[in-house]
Amino acid sequence: MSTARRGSTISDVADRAGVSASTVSRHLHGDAVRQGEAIDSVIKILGFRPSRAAQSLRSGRTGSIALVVPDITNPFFAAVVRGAESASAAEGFTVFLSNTEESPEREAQVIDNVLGRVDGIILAPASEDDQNPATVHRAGVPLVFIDCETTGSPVTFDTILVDNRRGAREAVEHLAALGHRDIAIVSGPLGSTPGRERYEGFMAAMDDAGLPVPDGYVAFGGFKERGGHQAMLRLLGQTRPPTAVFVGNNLMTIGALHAIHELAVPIPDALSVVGFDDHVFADLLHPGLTVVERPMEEQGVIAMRLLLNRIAGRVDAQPRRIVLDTTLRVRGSTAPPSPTAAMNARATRHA
Amino acid sequence: MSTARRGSTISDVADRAGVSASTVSRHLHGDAVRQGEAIDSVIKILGFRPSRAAQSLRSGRTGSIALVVPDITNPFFAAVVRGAESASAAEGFTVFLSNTEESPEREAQVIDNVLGRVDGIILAPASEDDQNPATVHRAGVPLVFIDCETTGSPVTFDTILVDNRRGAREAVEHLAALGHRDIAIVSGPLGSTPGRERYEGFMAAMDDAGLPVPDGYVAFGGFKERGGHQAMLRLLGQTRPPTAVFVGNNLMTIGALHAIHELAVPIPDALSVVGFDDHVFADLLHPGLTVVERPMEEQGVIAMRLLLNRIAGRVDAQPRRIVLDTTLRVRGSTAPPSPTAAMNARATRHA
DNA sequence: TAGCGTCCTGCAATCGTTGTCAGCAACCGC
DNA sequence: GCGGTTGCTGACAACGATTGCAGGACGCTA
Repeated sequence: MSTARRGSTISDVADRAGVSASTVSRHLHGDAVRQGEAIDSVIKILGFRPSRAAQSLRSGRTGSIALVVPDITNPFFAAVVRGAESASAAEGFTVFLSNTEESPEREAQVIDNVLGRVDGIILAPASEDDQNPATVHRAGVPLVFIDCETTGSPVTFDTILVDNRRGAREAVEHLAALGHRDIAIVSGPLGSTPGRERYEGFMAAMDDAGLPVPDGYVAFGGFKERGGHQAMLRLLGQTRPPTAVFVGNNLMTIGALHAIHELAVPIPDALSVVGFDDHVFADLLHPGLTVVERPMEEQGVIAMRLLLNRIAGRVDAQPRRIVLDTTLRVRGSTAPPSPTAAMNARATRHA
Repeated sequence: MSTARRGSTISDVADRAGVSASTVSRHLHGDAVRQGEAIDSVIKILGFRPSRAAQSLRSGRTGSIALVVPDITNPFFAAVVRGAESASAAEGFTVFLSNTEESPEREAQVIDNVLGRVDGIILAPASEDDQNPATVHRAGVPLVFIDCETTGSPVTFDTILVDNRRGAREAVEHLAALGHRDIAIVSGPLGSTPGRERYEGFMAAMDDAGLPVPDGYVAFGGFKERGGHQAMLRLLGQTRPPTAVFVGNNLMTIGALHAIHELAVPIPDALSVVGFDDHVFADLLHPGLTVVERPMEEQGVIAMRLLLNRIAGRVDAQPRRIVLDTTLRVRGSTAPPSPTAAMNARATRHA
């Protein structure tokens, strides 16, 4: 028993058109051929469609790109995908999206599966471990990093990210300027680039502002809604809860808001909130959500361009590292701490 | 000049392990082989990885599934993807996601590109035109519909959807029970199954309730935020604006809420709102959003099961059509019309 | 008419794997 | 000791396309 393929082959077409397979192949690729129309009509009659497998086996090209992201649910990645797709469409490449669920193991599986099916990979790694990128490199497939980097890698790849440290710093400075002194953070995992960098930016800015960060003011969530929810409950459960909080990504912010909602803590009266990444809902909330925003589709576009250049070999060996800027978008969820909250804080501090 | 492949082939491995290529192949597929460990170590040394292209050319299988959706930004589809992925992981299939941007032409491109790279396709069609499904069918690739159907198709496929008409009806009945008589709809395009069915369900329910639907109370958006925004502006621009509105999908609801926000129309005092599809933000809004909700991940799971059964030939030829139920989730965005609004309406009607 | 370039063509050799088939050894039961 | 299993093996022919090469047909110039 053999393959399940129904369709006809290029030689079927050739036979019926009275030419050789080579001629059909060339015609399909746009070369001038005398029997062009005849071939076309036979193709139509037979419903011929070239076997992708055979094509890529022979030519070594596939015409597609894999975009591997940790969480497809995250609107940030959805936007990146849109950008990448639009940038690839022009050159006739198709984008396949794969989800790793933030797990390096799933990422390994996905990459294993994707290698050999695509001409290049855009990867938003789930961790800073460089195992998986190394696999890709060994297979000789061009790779571009997005949003994350890996450490200690012997080779580096083209990378596109944002200035996470500065984004976090801006959030802190904004809150400090409003008069907050008790500022907490809901941080992503330190094993990932955005998690770590935003955490470090937060800490450095707090330090520079002369504000201490007690252990109880640091809570980790897993970049997902649920983690943000739990982290925020922990922060608000403190004997002296913070008057402001910086949340390290959009999904965690949603979870955090749910927690705040449940405990009926008024925003911004009792608590100011700054999220990371803008969201279509951010200004529908009441009050609107202050966020650190960053280019999203643009990252996808740039990543794809870098990758296509690599694939075409149009680029010098030197890998590039592109860092984009963040912007603070102030809405109603941040305000000066209320007098009572401030007094509370002072009292406790002097106790 | 030939292919860019760096890696080694199965015969390289065979040579260095002192066996034949067949033996290596068998070992890779789990058959008992005497030199197993030797082969393994050679594979490791050479970094051998079988060529997917050659494998699928030879075996006619690819081990992957395409999931083709009109809009990856829509959280509904993100959830479907998650469901499908989890259902496929068990059987060792990988899912590729492709975006058609609600355009039948892009859909045709995507399908063209995907055919021959996957063992099966789950398709949420962008329109009810059956051109693209027919292409898939002609190629002999199993296909499962999700969320939509196509009309007039000579063959039917396994299909999984929700009872859109009943969902819309429940929304109308809820609003009518609250006392609303002036109910408008922001509808998706009638060329798509969910757009059409929700529209029809709305109309039928209004008719049954004896409520007229003037032309001005029907506004179409393109299933996207922008369309919902514009449609809602149109509705609210009426001389006698509706006291309640049913919005036919989640992204349009976001746009509609933005419009309502801009015009500073109070919800639910001046306008009750029912959306379609629940959303993580729905209960963070103030007031919370009343929605028609439906199973999401579950649809992905079921679709994938149906497809895998087809692929394995484990199923009778008869295609199945599975219809899931919707549920009305009432939150604060719906309330009885305010006395003034009601009076207004009565006055106008008797004028 | 010979000589040369251009254009188009078919042949045949791949690309890397899998599956069929025959073959060889070892082992079983009688 | 002999036929009949097993258990493993290698040779070889696909799978369906692409592509280097050689060559035929044709037109042009000298």
